[in-house]
Amino acid sequence: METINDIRVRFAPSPTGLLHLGGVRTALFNYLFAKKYNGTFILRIEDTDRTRFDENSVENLISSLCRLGLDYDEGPYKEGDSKPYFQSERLDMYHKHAKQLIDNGQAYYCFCTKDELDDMRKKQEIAKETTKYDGRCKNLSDTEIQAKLEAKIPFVVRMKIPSDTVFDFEDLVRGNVQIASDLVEDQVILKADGFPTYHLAAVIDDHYMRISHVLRGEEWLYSTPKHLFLYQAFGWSPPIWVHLPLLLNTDRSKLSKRHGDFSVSTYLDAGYPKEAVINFVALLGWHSADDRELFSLGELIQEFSLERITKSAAIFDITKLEWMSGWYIRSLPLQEVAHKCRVYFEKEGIDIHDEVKYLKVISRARDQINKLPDITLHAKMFYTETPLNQECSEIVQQDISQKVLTWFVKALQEGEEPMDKEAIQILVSKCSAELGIKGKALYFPLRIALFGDCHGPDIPLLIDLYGKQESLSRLHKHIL
RNA sequence: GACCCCAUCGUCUAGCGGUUAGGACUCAAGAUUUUCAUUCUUGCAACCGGGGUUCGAUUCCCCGUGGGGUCGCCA
Repeated sequence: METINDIRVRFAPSPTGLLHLGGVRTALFNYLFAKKYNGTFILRIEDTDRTRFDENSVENLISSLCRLGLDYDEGPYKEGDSKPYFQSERLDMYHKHAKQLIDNGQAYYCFCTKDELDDMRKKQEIAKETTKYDGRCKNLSDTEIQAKLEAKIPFVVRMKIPSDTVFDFEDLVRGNVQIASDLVEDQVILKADGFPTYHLAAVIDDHYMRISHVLRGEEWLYSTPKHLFLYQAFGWSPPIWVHLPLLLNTDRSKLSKRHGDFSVSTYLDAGYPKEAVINFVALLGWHSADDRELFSLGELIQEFSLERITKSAAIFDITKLEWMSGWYIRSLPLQEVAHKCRVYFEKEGIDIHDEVKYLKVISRARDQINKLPDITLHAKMFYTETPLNQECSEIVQQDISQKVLTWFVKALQEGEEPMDKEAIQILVSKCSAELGIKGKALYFPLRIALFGDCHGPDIPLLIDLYGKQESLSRLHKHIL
């Protein structure tokens, strides 16, 4: 494992909803980068918006990461030298730093009301100007400020962005980025309810948590000057910026909960293996140097590099996830898949205590599914005999079919045990030769009797799977 | 609207001046000498448009077009 000096990254979601695929991608890239360089992956909960806070989503965030196997090194409910990891528990620190900025003249009190601000923006829009706080509270006198504070007029604190400068920074994905300070507004850093905004909290936390690289969604790119301003104001050195391209809906809009349910837990619950979800998400905005696309988490850690992150946004299209999911179901160890499928059989009340048979069933049925829960759809006929449809019923009643069935029952009874697939195949050939029947006329009646359908596994597999007794019993039932 | 970013098959993408523009998913056909599924093979399918620069542009530059992001006391 390589080591560049002390890589520390964080995934810092706000608990306002379920963890969605975009968030997983951000978390995954942070995780991969940290693990590749033997660094630290931190989870921080940005719960500074009390109006949108949702208790369940904290639980969902953590459990989703856990289910995906993206374990964090520091974070909620874990020890770490930069705790606490909930921003709501770090308010003192934010207040202290906001005060420092005010004292240094780099931030100021603002007493504007929501109505005033709305009005201001409306006028700017009409005048076709960029909507931006006009700084009307920037130059209040000390006495004015004191009076308003004493009168308990609600206030916020805004950063005092200098005019006529250019914020210039390097982004590992975007390259050199320059943004004129005139475009950056005096962003609120402390809200009227005493909570910090993202900008203040994230900068302070990233600093004290010694974050070396900030990997976050591209929607943050234009906030970066505000963060840079804060770093400068505090005299801190900023982290290395890595803004990830956005994930889009099929209609090219930004991936969001409004456009359907993209929460990982939903996909996991639906039975897409975590390996598939991770592999698939990794390929959204990142690609290895060669043509390889199938990677385990460990292999991703090996191969991942920031340099190969794409610039353009990616559309999330479930088709490839479906395929990849099927691929993993077929490629994961049989025992593991069998184990994961157990619950679905139990739900349907199917008795799978015969382990040898169960593994054979899974081995065949896994070929036909892309999602775990679909397994029973393709497996229950191995356990229960379902009524035949019209077509099959007619086929099995034909004289020629009856001849095959009768011959086979006799041969099977007389056959020596144990009968492996090869022996059964020989029996099938013998049947064909002796009766002069071949092709569908031979296979369909047998398969219908054994499996309940003319389409399905080949005969040796079927008989091997059931064993002699059950095979005989099934065949018998269709002899008139 | 203002500012900025992005642009290769339908989708995810490789490509970093000279390639028959490659891979994967999807779709189609064929093979695996019964079917279904798996697997394998083959095929269909792309450089947004226009100008430059250059001996030569998918690649570099400009303009246009399209898409996206930002413009909150949300993150």
